[in-house]
Order: sequence, then C-alpha cells, then structure tokens
Amino acid sequence: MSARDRGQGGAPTGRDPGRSAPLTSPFGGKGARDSRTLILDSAQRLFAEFGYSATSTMRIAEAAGVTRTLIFHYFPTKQAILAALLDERGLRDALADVDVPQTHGDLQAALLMLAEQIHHRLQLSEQVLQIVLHERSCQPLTERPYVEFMERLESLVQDTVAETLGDRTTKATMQATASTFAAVLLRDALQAPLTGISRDCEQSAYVCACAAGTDPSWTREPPT
Amino acid sequence: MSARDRGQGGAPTGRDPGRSAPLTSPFGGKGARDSRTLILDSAQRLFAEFGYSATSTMRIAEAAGVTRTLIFHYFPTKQAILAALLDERGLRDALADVDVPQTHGDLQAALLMLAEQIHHRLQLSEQVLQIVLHERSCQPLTERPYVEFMERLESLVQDTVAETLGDRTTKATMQATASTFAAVLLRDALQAPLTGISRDCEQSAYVCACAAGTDPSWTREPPT
DNA sequence: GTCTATAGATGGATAGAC
DNA sequence: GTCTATCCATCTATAGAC
Repeated sequence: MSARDRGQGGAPTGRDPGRSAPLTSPFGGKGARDSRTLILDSAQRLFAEFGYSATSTMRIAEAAGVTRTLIFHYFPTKQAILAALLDERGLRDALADVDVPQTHGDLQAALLMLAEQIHHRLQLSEQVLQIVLHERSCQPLTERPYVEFMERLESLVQDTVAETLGDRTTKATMQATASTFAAVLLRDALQAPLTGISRDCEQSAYVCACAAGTDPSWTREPPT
Repeated sequence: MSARDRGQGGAPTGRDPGRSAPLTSPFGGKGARDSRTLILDSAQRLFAEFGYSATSTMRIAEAAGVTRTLIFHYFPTKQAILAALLDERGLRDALADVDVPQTHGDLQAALLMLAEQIHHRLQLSEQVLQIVLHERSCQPLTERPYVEFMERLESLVQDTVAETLGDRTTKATMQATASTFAAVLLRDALQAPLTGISRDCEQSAYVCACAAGTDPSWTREPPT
C-alpha cells in the first residue's frame, strides 16, 4: 500500500510497466522477447511490494499488459517466475565488482567508501533485494541468495578492514569491527529506498574507526 | 441445492453469555480448551513460518484442530486474526519492562546486560517478532508495530549509553554509539532463534565501548 | 506468439441446526 | 460454542483456436 514503486524499470522498452500494453515490437522484429521481459518486470515490482504469495499471476499479467496464459507459456509455474528473477537479476552479480577501498590506514574513510559503493550497487537491484529479504525462510528459492548476500556483505567489510588496518591491530579487533559495520550495512539495506550514505552509516564508520584505532591495552580484549 | 429446506425449527439457543465454563476436556484430547486461543496459537506459528498470505484459514483450522467456520465465528475476517495477534500478543509489552543497566561507566558490560534482557524478552515473543519483521511493508497492520519496535530498541540503547557515560563524552559520540549497537541488536533479532547473547553482540559491545571511551580529540569528530 | 475459454482446486465467508 | 453444508470469488494451470 505504501508507495514504493519508484524507478528500476530495467526494461529496455522504457515503458512504465503499469498498463497500456505495448503490443508492437519496438525494433520492428518479432515482439516475442519483450513480453517475457515485461512479465519479469511486473513480477519483480509486485513481488517486492506485496510479497510473492500475495501476488497472483493475474495481477502480474495485468501489470505487464499481457494475458495470464502468456505467463504460463514462458514459465511453467509461478515459482519459475521467481526462480528466473533470482537467476537472471539476482544479487550475485550486484556486489561482484565492488572494489576494496585503499585509504592507507583511514578506516572511517574506507568504510564510507565501501558503503557508498554497496549502496550504489544495491540501488540497481533494490526490488530483487527486497524480495530476497522478505521471502527468505518462507520461499526456499530465496534462502541461498539471502545467505550468499550476507556472506558477501560480511566478506567485503572484512577485506576492507584488513586492507586498511593491515597488521596495525589485533585480528580480534578487526573481526569485531567488521562484524559491527556489516550489521549497520544490513540495516541500511533493510530500509529501502537506498539513497546514498545514511547518517547511521557515517556514525558507525566513526565508531568502528575509533575502536580499531584504540590500543587494545587501553581496555579489555575484544571477544574472540 | 436440495437438502436445504428440511427442518424448520427455529431454535432460539438462548445461552448464558457469560463464559463461566472452563470447558476443559477431562481427557486432554482436542477437547475444548479455549478454541480461540488454539486458533491464535496456530495462526501465530503458521504466519511466522510461512507468512501471512501463504497461510490459509484451512491450515490454521487443521493445525488448531477445529473447523474453518469456527475461525470465522471468533474473527470476522482473516485479517482480524492478525490484528488480534498483534494486539494481544504484540511487541509493545515485550520490551516494556526492560531495565536500563547500571554499571557506573562500564559501557561494554552495560550493553551486554541490555542485550541479554532484550534477547530474553524477545524469545517469548519470537514468532510475533518474526511476523512483524516479515510482513512489514506488505501487511499494513504490521507497519506500526514494526516502527514502534524499532523506536523502542533504539530508545533503550540510547538510554543505556546516556546512563552509563553520562557527561563523560560528547552527545554526538553517544548518539553514534547507540545507533551502531542498535543495528547489531536488530541483526540478532532478524536471525531467529534467539539463544542468548550472540558473538556478534559481544564483539560490537566491545567496539562501542572502545569508541565511546576514546577521547574525541584523538581523531575527527563523529558525524552529527 | 498470442489469444479465448475453461478446467480443477482452493480461497474466504455465511446460514442455520444442535 | 461447535458443527454441517453451501456460496461465490479467485487462483493456478491446461487445451486448443488463430
């Protein structure tokens, strides 16, 4: 009910996947391949907004401007639509080309640069991200994408911390710092839409930098 | 359509509206323990596991050992079941009686004590918590409980930081610390089941304590 | 490739007997 | 308070014409 249908059309047709079916092929050839894309576009948007179970194939067809039977021509079942969505527009590639920032010791800056990259990437996969986070543990298909996403997120933060701090602090401190910042990134991802660096992210980057820069002898050791 | 006008007896069925009878079965079978409670129990469990939309009233009835029509005797609609669940077993009371820890300056210990309390409370409302976190932004009914839960979580952390650190650090540092630890608590809550203090929680408590104990002049100021 | 028509099942919800 | 029987809407999926 909340208006979250912004952006991310992704369709080469450039049409709002709402209504008014473009029955004509944009490139003069057979307009076959476009219907499948339109169906996936609509399913992606509706699944993200209302959830998988609450979205019927009828609504997908209406939003895509095609008939229901055409959906079952391209996808054997409704689950296959979700599977295709996760397979073709999944999160696996979204965070694939993130660079580990090089700041020569400035952890706060490094974490912010990392967060900026991640936010930018996730904006392009915002709807799929919402689907995965929502349907995890209910739809078995989304379970592995969710786990892989979380592992990738943690891995990126750990690499960033290790690259930035090197051997200037203990391994336990690096692990604690990375775990903490990953939690903040997850919270940001949960609260769509992702519009750049959040205030929470900035503050936590500062907190992590302070903790990592602290001499471990200053207080007790971090839990291992 | 035939066996419809069989009998005509207009049974008044004037019963005492007071529910004085406990209706407990002497053999403990399905018997008549409060059916309404059984329905709510089943709905709570199924909603948490499969989601609201994917759970039909038929499955709720089967799990509760009653007929589907009995559900509609107690609840006018399926949504009303969810509403009753949120109203009678909601998260509002779950975190109501959490004490702000008193550690006289030990932030790491204070955050851990707070986390322990929160985990313990949320264990008792684990299924409702899953429902709220899962259905938020899809089911309008869960939107407010979700927001209130998040605000309560943040508020508790802020109070704990303020109580522990007092005026020994800047307001900006306290805010940054609280925001960071709240994110870790949220991640823990997302990953049910909640079995006591997580390793992430311990590590982040250390990180927050280090950052809060750091002299602000040591590095740049935290974002405000 | 796309449509019309429909099957087959299940969904939520109601009426009324006991 | 609980059940039997039923209605109507909607859902997934299939068959077959063009």
